[in-house]
Amino acid sequence: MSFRPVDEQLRVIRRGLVDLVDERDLRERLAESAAKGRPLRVKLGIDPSSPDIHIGHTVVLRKLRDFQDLGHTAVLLWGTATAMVGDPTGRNKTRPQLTREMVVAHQATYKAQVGRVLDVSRIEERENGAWFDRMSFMDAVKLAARYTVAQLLERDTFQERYRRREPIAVHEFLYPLMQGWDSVQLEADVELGGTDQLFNLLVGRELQRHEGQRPQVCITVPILEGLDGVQKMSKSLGNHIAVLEPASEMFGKTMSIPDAAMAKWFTLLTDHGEAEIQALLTGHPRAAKVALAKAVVSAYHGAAAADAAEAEFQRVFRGGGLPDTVPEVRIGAELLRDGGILLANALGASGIAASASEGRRLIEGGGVRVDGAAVTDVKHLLRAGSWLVQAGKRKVARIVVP
RNA sequence: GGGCAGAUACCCAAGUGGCCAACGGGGCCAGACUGUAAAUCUGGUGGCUCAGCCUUCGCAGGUUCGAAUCCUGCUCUGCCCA
Repeated sequence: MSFRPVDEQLRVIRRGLVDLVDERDLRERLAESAAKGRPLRVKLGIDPSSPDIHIGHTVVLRKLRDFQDLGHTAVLLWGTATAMVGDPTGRNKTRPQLTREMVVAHQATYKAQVGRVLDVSRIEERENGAWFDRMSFMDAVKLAARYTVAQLLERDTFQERYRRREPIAVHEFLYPLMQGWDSVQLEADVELGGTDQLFNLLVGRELQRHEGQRPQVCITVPILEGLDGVQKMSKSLGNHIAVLEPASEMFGKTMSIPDAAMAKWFTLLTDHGEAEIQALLTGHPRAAKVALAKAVVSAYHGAAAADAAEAEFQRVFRGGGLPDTVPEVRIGAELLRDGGILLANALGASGIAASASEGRRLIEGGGVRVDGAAVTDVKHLLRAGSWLVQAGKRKVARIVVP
C-alpha cells in the first residue's frame, strides 16, 4: 500500500472541516501510516435509529469516502446497542428507545443507502452490540465512574436542558461514554462526526488515553441545514432530501433552498473545486442553483437523470407544464354521491390533501385547479371521467371517477 | 419520604364554569409578486355525510342543565426539603 504525500492528504481531508483535534497529531499519524504502509482506522458511528438517510447525513459519509480514496480504512460502527439508548445530541427531549427488531431492520436499509456514497466493498463493519450486549452492569458502572457529572454537564445540550429545567434521563448521560468506549474497542485512529458530536468524540480520546491507547484524532464536519436554510436537515422537520428520493424531487427541492445556503451545499455535497464554486456563485444565482441541483442529483442518479430532471423542471415550473409522471388515482365507487365525488373529497382521497377538510380549505383559498382551470366552489362535483387535479405547483394527480 | 409548581393543537403560549375547535406568536400549506430564492402582502391551519354534527385541552372517574376550566384518584415532569 502506498499513500499520497502527507500534505496532499491533509489538503483533501481539510476541505469543509470544522474541528480537527488536532492537526499535528493527524499529520504525525499520516506520516507514520505512509512509512509503515498501514492505513489509518477511521471510525464513523451510525445509529440505525431511523430507516432512511438524507443528504445531510452524506456530508460526513463523503468525508469518510475521502479517507477511503486516500487508501485508509473506513470503519463503520453500527450502533446496535447505542441506537437503543438514543443519542441525546441536539435533542431537547429524550429519544424514544428502540427495540432490537427495529434496529436490525433499519440497519439493513441503511446499509444499502450508505453504499450510494461509500465503497462498501472496502469498509470494515462492526457492531457495538458485540461488546455492550455482554457487558455486565458492574462493568458499566466502572465505565460510568470515569466521568463526572460536571464534565457531562459541560455539554451544551445537557447544560441547556438542565438550565431550562427539562428532564434528562440518566441513560442519556451514558451515551457519550458508550460512544467513547467504541473507540477503545476499535482502536480508532480517527473518528468523524458532525460538529454536534465533538463532545462525544473527545470522550473517546479520554477513554482511550485511560486505557493506554493513543487518543484518536477527532474531526467534525458542519451540520447541513435543510431546505429552509435555517434548521438542521432532518426528517422530522420535513426539510430533508432523502438519498433514495426520485431525481425530479431532488432537483426541485434543491432549487427551492435559499440562495444563502448554496455555498455550503456546494462545498459539502459536490466535488466542485473552490474556484469553480466561486465562479458559479458570482454569476446569476439561478444558474448556480441549477448547477448545484444537477450535481446533487447526478451523485445519486447519474448525469443523464440529472439532465432529465432539469428539463422536466424547466417545463413544469417555468412553462407551466406537467411532470413526466402524474400519479393516477381511481376513485372507488362507494365514494360516489349524486353521480360524482365532491372535489374536496377527491383531494383527500387522492392524497393531494391530508383530508377532505383540508381539500375544502384549499379550494376556498383558491389553490386548486381542475384541468388547468381554478375552482373556487367548495361544492364542485367531479363527475365520471378523468380529471387533472392540481393543488399548488407541486401536487398533481389524475383522478379517475368511474 | 415530605412540601410546592406544572402537563392545552406540530412547537411556544393564552384561557380558570357557558360567547371555546379553544387568543397570540412561530412553523407549515395555499394565493399575489418572483428565479419553486429572499423580503413583503393576503387567506388557511382537528375531522365529517359541513347553515349542522363528532372528537380534542396528561389519563380515569365524578359534580353540573353545561367543564380545558370545579372535585377525587392516577401517570409524568421540574423545584425545594430530607
